[in-house]
Formats: sequence, structure tokens, C-alpha cells
Amino acid sequence: MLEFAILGLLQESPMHGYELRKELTAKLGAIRAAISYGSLYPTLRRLQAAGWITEAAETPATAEEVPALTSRRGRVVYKITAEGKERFAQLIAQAGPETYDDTGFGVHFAFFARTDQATRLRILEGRRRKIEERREGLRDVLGRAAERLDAYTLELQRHGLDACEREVRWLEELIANERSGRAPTVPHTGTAGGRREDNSPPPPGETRNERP
Amino acid sequence: MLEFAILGLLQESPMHGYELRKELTAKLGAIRAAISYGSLYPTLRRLQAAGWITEAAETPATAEEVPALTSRRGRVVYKITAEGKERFAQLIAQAGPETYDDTGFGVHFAFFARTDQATRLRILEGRRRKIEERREGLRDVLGRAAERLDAYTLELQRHGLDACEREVRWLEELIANERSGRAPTVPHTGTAGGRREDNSPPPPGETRNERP
DNA sequence: CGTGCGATGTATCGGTCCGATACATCGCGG
DNA sequence: CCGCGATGTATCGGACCGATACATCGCACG
Repeated sequence: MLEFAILGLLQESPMHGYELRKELTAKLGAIRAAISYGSLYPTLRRLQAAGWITEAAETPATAEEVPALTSRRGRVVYKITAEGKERFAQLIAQAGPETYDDTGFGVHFAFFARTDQATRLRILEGRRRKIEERREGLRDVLGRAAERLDAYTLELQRHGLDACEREVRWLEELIANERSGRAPTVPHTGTAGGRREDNSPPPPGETRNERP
Repeated sequence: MLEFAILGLLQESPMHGYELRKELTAKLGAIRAAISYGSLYPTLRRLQAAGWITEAAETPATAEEVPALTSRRGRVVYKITAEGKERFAQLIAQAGPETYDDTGFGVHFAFFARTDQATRLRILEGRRRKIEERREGLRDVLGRAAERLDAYTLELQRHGLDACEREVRWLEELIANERSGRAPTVPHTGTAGGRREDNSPPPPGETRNERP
């Protein structure tokens, strides 16, 4: 999961670890608290060993003038490679069962802007099925096994069931939107925002991540 | 977390691993998919090494007659010890920060029937604070950093924010109920405090599952 | 009558990720 | 001038998961 998220983020721009963590936290704030350096740094090294990212030199332009005074030691900036982009595309394409659990789905969803519509639809439907199964499980427990459980446990199940039903409805909406070719729920209209350099998704949802 | 849940469940009755997993899945179905054996069995061994649980002999009464024909090999039944009960009480008492994350809170909540009211209140309030912080973080991102993010990421945050607001409301209700001395939302009446060591639940919510 | 399949049941292994911890630099306010 | 919070990199032990292996039991279907 972390691998996927890192490759996705580095496609927007090169970053060093600390920055990566902040961006990750901002992008995935809805589904995870904050990723730990204890997983981030090892993963970065793993991705580098696999050739999917490389260290890029800090201070790219106009570096001469203040060379070593405030020497900026540390600060390892990572950059995605062509193989890394391929890897990311491959990870998107093969949506396994782990793509539908809470974290996996959230991370994939966060990068839907880089995912083609067919895959988006497939993932949304897979997620819906999974949540529906969880919902049925909870209904079973609340129905058949209710008297075996105490009031607090029941209340927990009820709250969980409610969350499931709500998420299914949310997914239905998203699926309907996908099918009708629109971007997610909100009107959103213009898209003429200050969308500088890197990203510029064409009017409807489609993203077309550029392949060499 | 697993340690806590196992000690909690074994207080209701002795069980073997497979059964433990099923009960765990039923009780925690709202918050976790299913406990993996890859964590369950090692944890059981750890708890046993610490002296908090022991292996209990299978086939307690009337065992003579069918001794080895269908020999029932395997089936290690675990039973909580006095030290285990102490340990569980201690784990309830010291509600650390990990008690307020999604999983930790869910597991603690599932055993609220074995938790005193003051601690229940403390945990509910701790959880509320944590969710409120997450909510503020999401509002920040949706407010200040909105134009940096694509429509899908924003939709994810919105959905997360919605879930936060809903959970805060849920917690408020539960807290109000606790303060007024009632059990969770549903009428439920009783809460007669038959606080006996092992278990001897008075009429209303308590569990009592019997073994064959 | 057998046979195969799904439920019951115990167990290990490799891998991912977290939480705590350590350490170093920088800018700013008291 | 000194401390403190933000920035920044890094490791270690431990918790938990997913895949896998293996053995038994009952029963449904051919």
C-alpha cells in the first residue's frame, strides 16, 4: 500500500521523505492517521533497490552561489523512474482482493485521478460488494445472535452497520457518476482553478496518465 | 489489542483457538474483518508463557466411554487464570493513546460490559477528542488546501469528514447516556449490577453462551 | 458405496507497518 | 544566549496479516 502511495505521489513531483509524509498525510488523512517513518524509510530504500525511484540531487538550479555555507546536508530527494511509472500502472491494473479492504480502497481511491475509468468502476464495484458482505454479516449477528451479546457490543454492531449502509449509498452515487461520465459528486463545474504545471485533468473525469 | 480481546473473551468461557476466532469475529465484526491465525496462535502462546491463560483438558466429564476411537486429538482449550483476570483489569485501567485509535477504541468498547463506568466515560471522551482532531484536520485540508487536490481526493476527504461528524454525534449520545446512568441507546431498561467475578449475568444484556 | 468437498482445527513463515527512540540542524522569541 | 518547536533522516522490536500446509469429520451427490 505504501509502495503504491509513494509511487503515486512522486509522479506529481520529486520529494524528500519528510515532505512525502506530509503529503501522504494530507492526501490520506481521511483513512489513515499518519504513516510512520518506521515504514516510510525502509519502503523508500526498497523502492530504490527495485529501481522504481532514484535519489535526485538537491539544489537543482543556481546552486553555485551558496555552496557549502548552509550546506543543506541531509535532505535526500527521491524521484520516480520510468520503471516506477510502469510499476504504478501495473499496480493499478491488477486490483486484487486487498484493493477492497478499508486501507487499500482508500489509497486506490486517492489516486483515482491517475486511474482509467474502467478500473475506477471495477474498484468501486469490488468495494461495494465487500461492504455489502460486511453489512450482511452484521445484520446476521444483530438478528440471529443478538441475545448472546451485551448491549454495548450490540451498539457497536449497530453503529458499524449504519456506517456500512452509508458507505454503500456513497459508492452507489460514485458508480452512477462514473457511468454517466462525470467527476465525483459535487458540481465542480469549472475546473479552471490554478492548476499549474503538473496536473491538468481534462474536463470530465478522465485522466490519461502519460506513458512514454 | 489481540491480547486484550482474548483475555476478555476467555472470561466468558474457556475456548479453543478456532472458536476464539469465531467469537472474536462476531464481537468485533464492526471494526475488523477477521483475526488471522498468524497472530492468534502466537499470541495465545505468548499469553500462556506469561501465565495469563492455561491449557485446559478437553472432554471434562464422562470421558471414559469413548476414549480413543474418535480420539479428538488436537483441540487445545484455553482458560483464563487469576493473573489473567488481573492483567485484563490492568489493561482496562490504563487507557493510553492507543486506546483511542480506531481499532483500540473498538476493542475496548466491545468489552464495556466489563468496564466500570468512570473508565467508560474516560475512554469515550478520549475517543471523541481524537475524532474531533481528525475532523479539524480534514476541515483544514478541505478549506485551505482544496485547490491543490483533485476531485477524487476531495471527495474522499468529504466522506471522511462526514464519518467523523457522525461519530462525534454518536459519541455524544453515548456519553450523555453514561452520565445519566443508562446503558447504550436502546431502551434496554435494567443494568442491574450483578458484578460477580466470573459471570452470572442478571436478566438483561449479559451474554452466557454455553458449551456442549 | 465411495469420494470428494466444505467445515473444523492447529500451526508456521515472510513481510508490512507502527511506535518509540535517537540524533542533528535551523529559525525565532524570550 | 539559550531553549524549543519545526524540519529532517534513520533504526529496532514488536504486532498483525496473508498465504500456506496439513489432518479430521460429516454429509451430499453421483
